Amino acid sequence: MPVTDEAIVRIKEMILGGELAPGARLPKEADLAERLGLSRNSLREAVKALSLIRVLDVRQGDGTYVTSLEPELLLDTLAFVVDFHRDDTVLHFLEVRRILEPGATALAARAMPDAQVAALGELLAALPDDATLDELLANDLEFHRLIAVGSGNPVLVSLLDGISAPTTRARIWRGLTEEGAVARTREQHRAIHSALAHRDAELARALALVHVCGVERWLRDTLGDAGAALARPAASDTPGSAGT
Amino acid sequence: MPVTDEAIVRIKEMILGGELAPGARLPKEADLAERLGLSRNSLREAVKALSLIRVLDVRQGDGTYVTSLEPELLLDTLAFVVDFHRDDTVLHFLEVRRILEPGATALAARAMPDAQVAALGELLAALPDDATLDELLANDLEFHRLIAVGSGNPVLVSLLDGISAPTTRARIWRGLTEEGAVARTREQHRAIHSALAHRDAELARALALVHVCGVERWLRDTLGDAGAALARPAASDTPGSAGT
DNA sequence: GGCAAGGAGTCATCCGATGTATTTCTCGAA
DNA sequence: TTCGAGAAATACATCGGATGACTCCTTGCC
Repeated sequence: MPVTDEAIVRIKEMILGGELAPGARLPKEADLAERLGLSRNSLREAVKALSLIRVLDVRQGDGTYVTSLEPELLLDTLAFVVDFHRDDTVLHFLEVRRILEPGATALAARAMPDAQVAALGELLAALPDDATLDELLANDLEFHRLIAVGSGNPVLVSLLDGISAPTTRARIWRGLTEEGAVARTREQHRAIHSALAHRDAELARALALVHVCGVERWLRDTLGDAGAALARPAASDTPGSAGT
Repeated sequence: MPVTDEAIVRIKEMILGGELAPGARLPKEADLAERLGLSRNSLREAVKALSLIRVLDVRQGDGTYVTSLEPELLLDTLAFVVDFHRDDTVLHFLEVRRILEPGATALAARAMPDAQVAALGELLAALPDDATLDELLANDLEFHRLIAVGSGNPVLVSLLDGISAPTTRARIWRGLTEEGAVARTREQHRAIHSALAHRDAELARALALVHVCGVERWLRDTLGDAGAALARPAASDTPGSAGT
């Protein structure tokens, strides 16, 4: 194993072993390099890699620190990785969102504090009727993010945030090509908020499913058979799935 | 922005822009460094970072290549990141799994090819009655992974694989401390397999939920009130949740 | 045709030097 | 005493070059 990879493992172990607590400062490059038995250059490669995934935070002129390691930090990494996936996997991400979003919404119906539910309503009300596409997108993302936060589960927030990025582009297309989509989306948002306000978890779950499926259906139709086939290649030999 | 970070962005753009297709080979370090206008050392830091998240694949003596960028590669990265989270967030991961696992199982009930369902049954049958804890764990992980694969959604496979890692440890504890857990788990596995074989999606979904909740309930009880409070901090000001 | 030695190409690692940002300390003015 | 400018210390940022190790391909022998 290359010394750099070993350094990554060593640093990871130092963190998991408690030697380096979240927020702790690492020894300076020269010292840590000597301790791990490699050169500064190689150590820097390891630190850079751990820095990209938000495990370490390097500050020039100051020092290198362990981040808080909170689940929210998982977000940026996931989003970064997801960015690399091609458009032909959007349906797979959407399918996962179709599972997560209703679950998160149902949790929010039970756990979301009243103040946050109110804030959610204000967010919807703040959107002007003649909003631009960018405003619509931003409002939509924030709406779903608030619901995820309302679930009280930071891991859920991070995952949904991460996998929502690819579907965002899909929604951009939708806004550009389908006239009634904007009004329908706003209506669905209001309905979800209402269900949350009434603490109706089952209704909220169903509405969220309908909401996500709207995008999915549209996208599936748009991509055509090729897209549908891509969405579930493993099922190619399943009886009955070929008749589409 | 540091030159290294800029190099990461540039390389990312080269990939997203199609200049570097999946599997493509990058120019050699010296050339690429010159082209991006930085030193080899700095470039190597960027490459190392992208290598850690499985975007690039560096082979000594050969060259540096773009990986296939398939969703499966998201797996390793997610698992690596998840490793850094403390035990006090296990319940959050478990809660997400409680959402994803039933969804994946329901999908598998419809999409899983017959051959894979059969293989799933053989996996369960292959587990000896006097299996060691390690064997139980491996069999359990493989069981759930096969179901995820059966869903036909590689993104789902990766996510479930990634978030299952932390709960694995929890199941280890369970196996060590609770006598009846092993037999119960095997029984539940058989029931899930049966539901899949009968293509009963709703039953499969319910059984998966029961299965995951078994672990969750046990873990929640074990961790005690402290753990329960940690599981949903955002709800601390929700009426009724303070009565502990 | 098979195989092993040799050479070219490429990454791995190190060293030492210099540039730059941040923090801290010093010291004089108000 | 308080405060701010500037110097000093500290730590990361970046560079160029040198050497080693590994892979792959060519070449020539058997």
